[in-house]
Amino acid sequence: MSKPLSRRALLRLAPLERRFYQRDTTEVARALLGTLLLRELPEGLVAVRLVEVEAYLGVGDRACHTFAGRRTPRTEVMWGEAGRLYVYFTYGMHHCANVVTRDAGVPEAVLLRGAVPGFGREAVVARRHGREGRALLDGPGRLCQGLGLDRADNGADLTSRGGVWLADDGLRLPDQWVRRGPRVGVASAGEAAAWPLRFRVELDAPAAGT
DNA sequence: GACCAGATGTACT
DNA sequence: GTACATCTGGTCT
Repeated sequence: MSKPLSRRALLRLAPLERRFYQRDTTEVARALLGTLLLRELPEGLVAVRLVEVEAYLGVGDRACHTFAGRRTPRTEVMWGEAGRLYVYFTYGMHHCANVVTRDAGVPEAVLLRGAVPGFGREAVVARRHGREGRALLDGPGRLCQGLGLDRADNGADLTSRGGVWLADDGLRLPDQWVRRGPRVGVASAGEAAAWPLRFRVELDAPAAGT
């Protein structure tokens, strides 16, 4: 990767601005690949680089929590302003984190599915009970566990350095490194199941895998 | 790689 | 009240 990350350098990075998130959701998903997700934990600062995301296109997307205009206490954050974190609990034991996009009233989001550690790796591994490799942060539930994200972080503003935010350290990923395909776990979503809204990049081995 | 159990919040009847 | 979920980890092949 680029030069080694330091706490000082990371804290100097400007958080991504709200404008970044107010664009087309698919565009935001692609742009999020390679950016840094920063998290202030009791153990210290953690930074991970996003390598897999999925776009969820709101009221017209059967796989999306807000399909057909569903607006409930859980999905309320998705209906609000862009640049906030939408965290929900699923399968009785896992959390999933999304980034809200578009304008208020347009409930779309990008699910954060996978990352690789960049700084504060020890804290992440400890929270993942010593797991390494693909099992460390590959999967939305794992990502949340590794970064200590839960419903307490629902609605967090990602555009300022609070407990969790996103920043760009200048890494640019060429399109040929990016794999695009159908989303995971949405088989029952009708035609929406086939939409190529999943973006993944292999930072270590660009040519491998899906 | 395929299969399956696990534990509970959320949405909907 | 009840069906099911934007999954993960463990087991077996």
